[in-house]
Amino acid sequence: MNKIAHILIIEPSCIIREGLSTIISQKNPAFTFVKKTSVKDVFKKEDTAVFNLIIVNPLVFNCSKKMKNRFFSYFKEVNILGLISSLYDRNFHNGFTGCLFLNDSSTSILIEIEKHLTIKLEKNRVSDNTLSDRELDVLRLLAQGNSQKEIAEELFISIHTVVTHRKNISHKLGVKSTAALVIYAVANNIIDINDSLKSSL
Amino acid sequence: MNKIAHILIIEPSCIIREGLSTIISQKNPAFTFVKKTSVKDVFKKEDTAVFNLIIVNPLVFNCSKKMKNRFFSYFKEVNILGLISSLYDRNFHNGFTGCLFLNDSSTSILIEIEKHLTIKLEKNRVSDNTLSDRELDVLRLLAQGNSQKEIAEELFISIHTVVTHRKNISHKLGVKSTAALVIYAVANNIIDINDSLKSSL
DNA sequence: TGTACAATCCCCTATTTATGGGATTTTAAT
DNA sequence: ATTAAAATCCCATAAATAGGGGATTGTACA
Repeated sequence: MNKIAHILIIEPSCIIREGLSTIISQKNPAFTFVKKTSVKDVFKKEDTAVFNLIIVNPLVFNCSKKMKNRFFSYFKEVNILGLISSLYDRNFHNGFTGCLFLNDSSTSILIEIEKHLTIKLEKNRVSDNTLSDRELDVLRLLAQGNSQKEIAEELFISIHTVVTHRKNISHKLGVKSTAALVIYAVANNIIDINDSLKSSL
Repeated sequence: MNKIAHILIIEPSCIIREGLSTIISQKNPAFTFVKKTSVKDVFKKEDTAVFNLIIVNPLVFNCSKKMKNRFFSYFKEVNILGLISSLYDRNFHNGFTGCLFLNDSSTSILIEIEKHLTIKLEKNRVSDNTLSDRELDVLRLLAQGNSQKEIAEELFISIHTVVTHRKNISHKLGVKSTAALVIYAVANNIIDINDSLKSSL
C-alpha cells in the first residue's frame, strides 16, 4: 500500500520548481506534481484536482494581500507551505502551515513535507479507475516488457483474457499506448524501475 | 554522435543544485555532474576530473576576494558561469564567463550553457551503446507515448526513418520491448515522469 | 582519399496490438 | 435473491510493431 500524493508547486523559477520536485520524487516516486509559475495560472485552470499539499513562493502574491487571501480561502482545505527563497519575504510568511527555505537540506525539506502532507493511502476505491488484482498482475508484467502472449503463459490464462484485461486497464486509465501504461506503472510503484532495468537491459 | 560534458555545480541550496542538473539532463542526457555545496569541498577532493563547464553561486566565495581568485586561477582553463540567485550578489559577478539567473527560463539557461560549454565530441566511447541525437529524439517521443507515425510527423521525417532509428536503438540497448525502452528513458532522465503523466493520462 | 557513421529513405513479412463486439462463471455485497 | 463486479474465454479486423534485407547522402577523421 503506497503513499501517494498530488502536490501543487507555485514558483517562478524553473530551477527551483524542478529541483524541489526532483528531491521529493527521489524519495517518493509515486508523488505527482502540478507546477505553476504564477497564481493566475492556478485559478484559470479548470483543474479540479485535489491537492494533498501546496508549496508556494510567497513572492508570487506580488505583495498583494488580496490575492493571497483569495488563494488561501480557495485552498482552505489544503495545507500550504511557503517556499522562502530570499530574505525580503520573511515578513510575508504568516498564514502558511509551514515553511521551506531555499537553503534547507533535502532531509529537512522532506521531513517538513511529510509532516504537513494530508496522507492518502492507495487502497482507495476512487470511482472506477481502480485496477483489480488481476489487472495489476497484467499491468506489472506488461510494464516489465512481456508481450501479451508471455503474460498469458506466466499467469496460466489464455491470451484472450490478457487482451481483455488490458483493454479494461486502458479504459480505466484512459490511456492507449504501452508507453503510457509503463509510465503509470512506474509512477504508481507497480514496478520498481531498478529491478526492471536489470531484467530488461 | 552525442555531445557529452562534465559539469561542476557549486551551490549551497540542494533544491537549486537538483533543479539545475535536472533541467540540463532533460535536454542532454549524456551530461554528468559533480555537485558541491561549498568551494572548500572542491579543493579538498581527489577528483582530477576535467570539467567542461563550472556553474557557481558567487555567494559561496563568502565575499572573499582571495578565495575567488584562488578558484578562478585553479580553473583558469574552464569557463565559469555565475549562478545568481538574489540581488545582493549582482556586484560579485565580474570575472565570470557568463551568468545564469535563478528566474531565467529553462530555454535561456540551456542556451547560455550551450554557448559557454567547451564542447567535447566523442564517438562511441561508451562501447557502442551511445545513442545519437536523433535516436534520443525518437526514444523520447516514443517513451512519451507517441506512435512511430506520430514521431515521424513530429520530426518531419518518414516513418521508415523512425523505424530504422528504433531498430538501431533496440540493437544498441539490447532491448526489444517498448516497455523496456520506456524504462530506459525514465532511468536515464530522457523523459520526465511527471510531465509524461500529465500528457498521457 | 578512403573509412566510419549519422541520418535519411525504401521493401518485405510475420507477429503483435488496438479495439469493437460478444459470452460464461465465480465471488461478494445489498 | 438479486445485483455488481471480477475473471475468464472467444471472434474479427485494422493498425502498428519487430525484424530482415537494402540503399544514398553528407560529414568528420586519419
